[in-house]
Amino acid sequence: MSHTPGVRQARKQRTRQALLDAALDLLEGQSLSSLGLREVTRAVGVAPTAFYRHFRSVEDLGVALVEEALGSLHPMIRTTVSTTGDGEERIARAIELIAGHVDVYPAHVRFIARERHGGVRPVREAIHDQLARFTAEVGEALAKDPQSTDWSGDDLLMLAQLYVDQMLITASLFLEAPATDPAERERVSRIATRQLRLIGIGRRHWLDRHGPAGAPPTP
Amino acid sequence: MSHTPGVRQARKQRTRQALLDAALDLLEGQSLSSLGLREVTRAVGVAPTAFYRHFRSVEDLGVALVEEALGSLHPMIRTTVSTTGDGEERIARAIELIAGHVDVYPAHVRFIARERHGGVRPVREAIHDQLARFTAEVGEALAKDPQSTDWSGDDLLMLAQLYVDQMLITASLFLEAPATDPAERERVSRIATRQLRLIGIGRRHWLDRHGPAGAPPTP
DNA sequence: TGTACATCAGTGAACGCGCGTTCACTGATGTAC
DNA sequence: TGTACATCAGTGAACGCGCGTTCACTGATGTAC
Repeated sequence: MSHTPGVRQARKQRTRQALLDAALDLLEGQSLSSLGLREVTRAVGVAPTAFYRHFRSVEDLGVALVEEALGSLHPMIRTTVSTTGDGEERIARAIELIAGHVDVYPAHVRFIARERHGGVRPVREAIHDQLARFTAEVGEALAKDPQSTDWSGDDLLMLAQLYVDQMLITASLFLEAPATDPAERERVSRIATRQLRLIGIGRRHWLDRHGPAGAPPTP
Repeated sequence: MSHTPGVRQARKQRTRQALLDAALDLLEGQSLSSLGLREVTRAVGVAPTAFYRHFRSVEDLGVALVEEALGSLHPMIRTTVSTTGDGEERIARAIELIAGHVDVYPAHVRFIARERHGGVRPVREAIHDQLARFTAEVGEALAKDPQSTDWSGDDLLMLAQLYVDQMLITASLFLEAPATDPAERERVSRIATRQLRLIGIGRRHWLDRHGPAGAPPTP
């Protein structure tokens, strides 16, 4: 075992991950701006000073959590987008994906929803930047859809933003619906489904009376 | 002056309001869950113990702030709704109302956006309850619109929810756009306008191929 | 393979500080007569 | 109007506690030869 390289580095990674996990756990009941360094190290079982071997501050840990949380959201958004068009089955599949993601990563979803408008600027900005990237990606995906012929880039981006925000709203509604209450889950699903349906209808008729730039209709 | 009744009570009200104002101010840079009682009383210039004459805890003050903040949102929502239908001028007027409200009550808007998913449960619940009330009101207002003939109550509520969420999203985008950057303000306005336009189009065509219950289209 | 030295993740004591809460108090306002 | 007593918003001292950060340290892991 003495000549396995990276034993020390692997241990360090494990402690770092334990700190991130413990923090995410503790954040179920509070905001990042009130999370204490000692609280986190206590939960992990290391000395408070060990924290500084991994992060400069709790704020810094928060930024790392953004990468982790949105890293897990990333594949879901990709799948949801390649699925979300119109058509009932595509909408149903998108809602299922969101509900499933919330079940698997509830703490990540809660963290993003809470800190998106939270009290710690660098974290807010990291989330904002990542969401802007997602929105751009969704816009590109939408551009490939035959339905988007003649749509301007601006209009595609505003639609992408509508979809991304709608996805986050739906995710946080699922988060509030306890896993023990399938009726409430069903209610959230039904509302979200119809909202996506309405947006899809608006999308289908977007160019009916407008030019490609989305100019106002001539009444 | 000795027989003016309620001098004591008026003074008490003034201190209470000063505590609320100071708290709202301090919350620009942090979340409620990290706001300290001493911090608030220091900002007002009273002894820490004076706090207890008005609130049981900071959490309790937070709930009072929800009433105040959504009290100021209430008239705006009413006006926005009675304005929001379709038609370009109605959309433009709604966006102007939102932008104006953010200019007049930035701290209230920030507080609601931040604590809606924040770390203090009773505050989250108070916001949730108030927003549910607003949504119901918007639904009732929509029901009176001739465009809503044959719409089910469920569908009206889901549309109302879409409008309320959209309003909050737009408000928080205006909040992030500094008053010193009219170009950014304009960009936010343009996106929000087109999103409302798209939703309006979806609304207009909602019943085209559905029954009143919003059943899926028969392809 | 064995030895000598370097690295560095995690330790534990110590610090000064601001926190929330308690308590008995003060003195202006309110009330009863 | 004047007097005596009650109310109660705000005070200030005191408390025990957990916080973030510093520092010199330890001992397992890594590296050079």
